[in-house]
Amino acid sequence: MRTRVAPSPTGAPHIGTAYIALFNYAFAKHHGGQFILRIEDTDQTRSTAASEQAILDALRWIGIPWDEGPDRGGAHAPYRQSARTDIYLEHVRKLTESGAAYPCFCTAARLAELRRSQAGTDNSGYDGCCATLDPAQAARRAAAGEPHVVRLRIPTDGECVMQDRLRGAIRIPWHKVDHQVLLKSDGYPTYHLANVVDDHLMGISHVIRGEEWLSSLPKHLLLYQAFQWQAPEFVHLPLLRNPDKSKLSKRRNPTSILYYQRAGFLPEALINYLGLLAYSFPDGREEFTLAQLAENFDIDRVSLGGPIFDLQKLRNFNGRYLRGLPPAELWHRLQDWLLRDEVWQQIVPLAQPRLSQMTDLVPQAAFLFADRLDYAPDQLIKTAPGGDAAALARLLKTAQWEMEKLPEWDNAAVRDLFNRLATVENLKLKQLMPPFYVAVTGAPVGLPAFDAMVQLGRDMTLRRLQYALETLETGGVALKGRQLKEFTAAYQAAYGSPA
RNA sequence: GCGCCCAUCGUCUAUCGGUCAGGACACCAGGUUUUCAUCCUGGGAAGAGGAGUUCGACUCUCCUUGGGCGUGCCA
Repeated sequence: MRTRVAPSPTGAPHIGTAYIALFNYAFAKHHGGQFILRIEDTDQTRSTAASEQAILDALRWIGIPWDEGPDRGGAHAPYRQSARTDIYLEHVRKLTESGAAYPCFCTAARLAELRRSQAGTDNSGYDGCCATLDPAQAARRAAAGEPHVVRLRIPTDGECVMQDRLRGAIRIPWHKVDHQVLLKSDGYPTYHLANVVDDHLMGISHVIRGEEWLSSLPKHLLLYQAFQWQAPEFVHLPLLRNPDKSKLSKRRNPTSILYYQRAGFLPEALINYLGLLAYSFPDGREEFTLAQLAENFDIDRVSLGGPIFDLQKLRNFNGRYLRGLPPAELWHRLQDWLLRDEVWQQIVPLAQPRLSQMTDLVPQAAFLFADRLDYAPDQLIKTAPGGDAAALARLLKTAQWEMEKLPEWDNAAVRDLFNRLATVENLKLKQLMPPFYVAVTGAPVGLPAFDAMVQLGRDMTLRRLQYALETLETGGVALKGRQLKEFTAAYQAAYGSPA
């Protein structure tokens, strides 16, 4: 048995990645198999090396080990898709030669127009315009360098019958399946192609992934068939949800593993809690280790209802683990977290100019060791530039989006960000910063703002801005629904798309 | 709009045709504790609705409703 987790290195390491990894690991290890980590960086515009590193670090921190991966190699290396383009090209060639796939020369403009014309109708997806091109002629155009993609040819009628381990047989009419792009015009494969090729080549026996992939399964099955490969078994796990039941997103919840690390959660508590969502032991046991989960794991006991990620219960479990530690061990954990020399060596120089007694140090630095800060809505609102609380909410949102886009998180980057923000918003830095200062430190005065954010780290800073937005909501200032939608458009016009 | 998936306390879940529908988080009450927290005890709290199958349905089937995902040269 071989399973894998295949995260895309775009943005912060997602808690959902850990959740999927956990079940893949538990299943593989229960059966004495291997668990593989593969990086799916086929989106050249969004993938970053920093994000890949963060994913590896986060998975390592949470304690789910992989047998093969980009950092340690393995019999099926490389484990980074951007290093496997030759393999995909070769496979795409086979598909076009057999007619299972075809070149498509449609422009982005035509596709956009097509989508517009389909709005509100029963139809969606590519209209098959290039599917009927003469293969020889199309091949000549492609060879001549005409920009094109390669699409998967879908049967025109009948239905696809697929098997999901947890749901049984699922039927989807073929005419509802899109002629998926397999090879982009930049020469990189899409997820669908790379994923199938790699899963086969890497000997993956069970594909355990999020439910969001269920509707693409027909395409994947068709690819296995076109290559004449034995398809693996598929297991679609329920998606983690926000309290409002929508797919877990950073809009309403912290989704970065780095946030949980910084906020003082223990990896074993996080794993335990994640395992509790969608899985239950036959004996009703709720506290368990990764090894115990793997030992007892029975994939057929996975439940299908989309579980709401409940921070309250996570906190409760984290508390149990924390309180159960021998004091000496707890002290080690606290040191691993933030109570170590190198952290204080950064903080002390920042606090020094503001000291009159040594007792001033810890209170001034306390915000660095907290999660949610306690301040009243008014404390924040009174710092709003021009006294406009609604505008302040938009400012906080803008800052969040801009922070997410930052390639580096250091003093210069943060300073540049706020200077840019001040310029675009036509504010003096002095007017702009006070509310951010309250949001980040919970007080109107203290350590320098940019240093405070750098010390706090990006994920916790982002979280603090979120808390500020929530505080504004309790103060009657909400940025959501239609207003948020309109503001998002305005933001994009002024700053470009969010990350 | 269309396709697919899902449906037990507020939340996470147990139950695989016969249970007073169990546990955990949260909440409420009481107790232990110099405070607080911990801890202990107790309490309220659920099978979305409607048909069917069956001696008997939370459990099987169908419909309705609700929720989710998908509908990208993103994964």
